[in-house]
Amino acid sequence: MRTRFPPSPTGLLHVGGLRTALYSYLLAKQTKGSFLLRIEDTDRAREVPGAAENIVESLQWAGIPPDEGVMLQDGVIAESGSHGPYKQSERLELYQAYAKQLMDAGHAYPCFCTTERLEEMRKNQEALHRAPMYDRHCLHLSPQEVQTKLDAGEPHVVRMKVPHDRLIECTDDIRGPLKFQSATVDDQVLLKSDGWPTYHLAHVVDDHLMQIDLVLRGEEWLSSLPKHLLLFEYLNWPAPRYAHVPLLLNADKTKLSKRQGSVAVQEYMEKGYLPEAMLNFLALLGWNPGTTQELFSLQELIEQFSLERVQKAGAIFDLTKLDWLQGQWMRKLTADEFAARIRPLVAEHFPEAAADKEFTKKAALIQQRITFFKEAPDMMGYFYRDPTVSVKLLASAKQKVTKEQLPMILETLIRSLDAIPEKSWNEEGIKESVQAMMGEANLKLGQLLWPLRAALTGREYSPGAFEVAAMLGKEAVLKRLKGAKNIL
RNA sequence: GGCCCCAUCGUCUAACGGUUAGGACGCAGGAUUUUCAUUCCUGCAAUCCGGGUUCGAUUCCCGGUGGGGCUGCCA
Repeated sequence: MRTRFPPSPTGLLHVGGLRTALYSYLLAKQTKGSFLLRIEDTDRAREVPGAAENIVESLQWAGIPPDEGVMLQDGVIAESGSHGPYKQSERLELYQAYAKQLMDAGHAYPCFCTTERLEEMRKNQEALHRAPMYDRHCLHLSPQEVQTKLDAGEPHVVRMKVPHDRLIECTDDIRGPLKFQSATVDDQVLLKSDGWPTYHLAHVVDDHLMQIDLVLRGEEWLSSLPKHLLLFEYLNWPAPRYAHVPLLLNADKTKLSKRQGSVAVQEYMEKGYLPEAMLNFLALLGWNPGTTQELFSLQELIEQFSLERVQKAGAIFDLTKLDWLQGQWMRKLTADEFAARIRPLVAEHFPEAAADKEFTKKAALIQQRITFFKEAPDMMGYFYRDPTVSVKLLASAKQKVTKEQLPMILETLIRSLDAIPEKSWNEEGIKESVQAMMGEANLKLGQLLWPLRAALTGREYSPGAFEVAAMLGKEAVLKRLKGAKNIL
């Protein structure tokens, strides 16, 4: 199956767009077909420089690059495929030729109405509580009048002629059977006065010529569907299958907008979300597998996705589950992968991390505590620098460690740990030593471990005292304990 | 206003007419634990309303209500 994602380059790729692209990608892949990226740059006024690049890069980041169309080649944006060009601005002659064909067949007509007249007309229609629709003023022009205006070079658009007595039917792959009375469909502009096509014409021409089997797009296009169906009919082309996915919503259930949070894929990229988490999250917003599985790799999505299980109702874009998925995917990384990802970041702050043979082991200690890679340097600082500790941190009401007990506790720790032979300096050996201390000094485990861990890490939260102490080595541990004792 | 779409816990959702309406996130409590996190357990929490069809409606039909989308020479 050939599917496509056709964004217009008017801004950064939107998360809703990414979800639509993902669904299209999954369908293409599960049928061993192709996923195309076409750039719909027919609105020159709204085009944003760099937007096409951002779209391509965002898809690349997400791990769902196109097989055909506009794509990145050696890091540069390019086009590839045998159905091109893939930017609509490079296909203008095509649209103009088909517009002419439609006019010749009587399915479209030139319209010379000015914007002012159209505005006036709509105002009147609204005042009469009628649906604003083109009144066909120019359809009733005589051939001579039309020719005269054309010869005079009068600016005009091309409108499609919609019959008023048709029932247009279609079965949407998500929504099921749909019906529209053609009388309520406007004579849509197909070609603007500058000769560029509108979405409607371009969609029909391109998706036919590019041999697209399934048009997957947002629900906002549902009301334009009859226009597209009619165009396919006029052009004598088989219509593709259609599937209109429900919208992503703000918390107040309006169409997702950037007023209420981040909607650009790039923002999530920059915040440090894993593409795996983002894809997993987006897939589950509107689709469910019919099982209780929650974690899906891209491969699993390809295997299990189906339009039948896509929701009809819009879904509120609520990030709380994304954060949970982020944690899940962080923890699914192998220790080596995880270490490799954070090592450069940590090395920026602590250059010795770059060549640290123990780095992977240290990284493993924070993996189940981290949410974003960028937190790593902060979480690992005490492995490379002596921490600053305070009496306030060393004492703990919860662990029943008072300020007054601190000198005795630290003294005990120093004396006992110092007695551990170098070859027994590991988690187990340290644990045994601390347990022995409990009995001798009549202290609870927490009363020893809290000050130990605090002195070693300088932090309220961290991996466990045994792990950290073993990792740091005897010398560093004793040095830090003595340092802590000195500030009392 | 017109046309179209939609409606289950706070959120994402499951339940081919028969279930104590299930799961996940979040929240609350608990277990494990030296802290935090992880993991595990428990709890709170929903079928928009009204008719109809049926022995029986979350489910099918109709109406209402509510929400949304479109209504551009934007996409």
